[in-house]
Amino acid sequence: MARDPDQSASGGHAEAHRHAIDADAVQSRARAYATSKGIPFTAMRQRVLGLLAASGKPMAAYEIAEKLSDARRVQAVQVYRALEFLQEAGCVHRLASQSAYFACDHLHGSGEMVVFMVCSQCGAVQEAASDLVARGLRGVAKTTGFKPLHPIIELEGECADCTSEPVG
Amino acid sequence: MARDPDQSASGGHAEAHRHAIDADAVQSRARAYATSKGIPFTAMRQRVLGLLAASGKPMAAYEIAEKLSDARRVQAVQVYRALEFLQEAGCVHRLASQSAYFACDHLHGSGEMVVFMVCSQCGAVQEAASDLVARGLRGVAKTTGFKPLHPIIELEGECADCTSEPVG
DNA sequence: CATGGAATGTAATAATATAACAGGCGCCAT
DNA sequence: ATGGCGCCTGTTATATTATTACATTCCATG
Repeated sequence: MARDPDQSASGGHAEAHRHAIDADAVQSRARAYATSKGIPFTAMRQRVLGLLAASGKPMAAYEIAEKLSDARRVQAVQVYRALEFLQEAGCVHRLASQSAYFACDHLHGSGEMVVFMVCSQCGAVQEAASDLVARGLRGVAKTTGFKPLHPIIELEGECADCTSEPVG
Repeated sequence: MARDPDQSASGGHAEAHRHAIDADAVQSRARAYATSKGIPFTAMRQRVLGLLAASGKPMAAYEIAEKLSDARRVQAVQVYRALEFLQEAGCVHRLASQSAYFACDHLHGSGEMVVFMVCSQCGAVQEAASDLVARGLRGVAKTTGFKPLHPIIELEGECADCTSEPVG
């Protein structure tokens, strides 16, 4: 699949926002995780991760299955299995607000609290770790005696590109 | 939900996890919203809100439909329609991490960033607004030029009661 | 009373996710 | 090498969550 952002001058800017990630890096990370666990980085896992990395945007599981299907149809359940592995490996995250999955080419420390900023216009996702946010969250948790195990922090909104170049 | 942090963490918590909310208050708020919009606070809307308020915990839409069904079966779509109204009214929130809905008996300022703390054990939800979190989030957004419109901040973990009294 | 907008009731379907199970492939201990 | 064991795959089925479509009913208002 063409990874070229469609730069066509005037019309859609939507495809210009592809922040294709470093596919090699993320594949390496997945491979390393697999090795460390003594489990295989199988063809299906590579295909799913490769597609997500190339896309650079969140994709629904069924959309992934669709794109990976050729003569043989790839069933959603196979995609979910691959995604499970990839999420454990820290190479893919799930966006709860969209029920969609995207590749992430950098490692997160355990216990780190990462903010996902999802553009409603173009769908692009940016990640940022904020110490202030983390401290704030641990603070509110502490005052109520709550023990946070899995934070979900997603901002839906408009990215810089889409703000400056409104749709229409 | 957001009860005052309970100082006496030591008591029996048997049914103590039901943080039933102030049903009257939340119904009043819904009614006021309806009036302000010139739309009716219909029986179905009252029934859905009443059930959620009484439950004090997140419920799935189909679970609500189930509980509301008597001689006449309440269909999920009717519940979704009521939930749509109730969310607009600010009386019900959706938990993205659970695809579940819960009643909230206090008003949130617009632009406020509320943290939902969801206990994996007992399902109870506590809400807390944190200025530190809000500043942190606005900070990371600003550095990337992102304009946050709808924040989703959910902490999955263990509430104080369940931490002190593990399931058994 | 007529009428138009909103809510309801009902059926169908889309979209997301998991369960269950037979078979294959690789590893490695015997 | 070979037989067993664990993991992965392929396939079917089903559960769960959510929306679309449309005819009907309700009701405020002209």
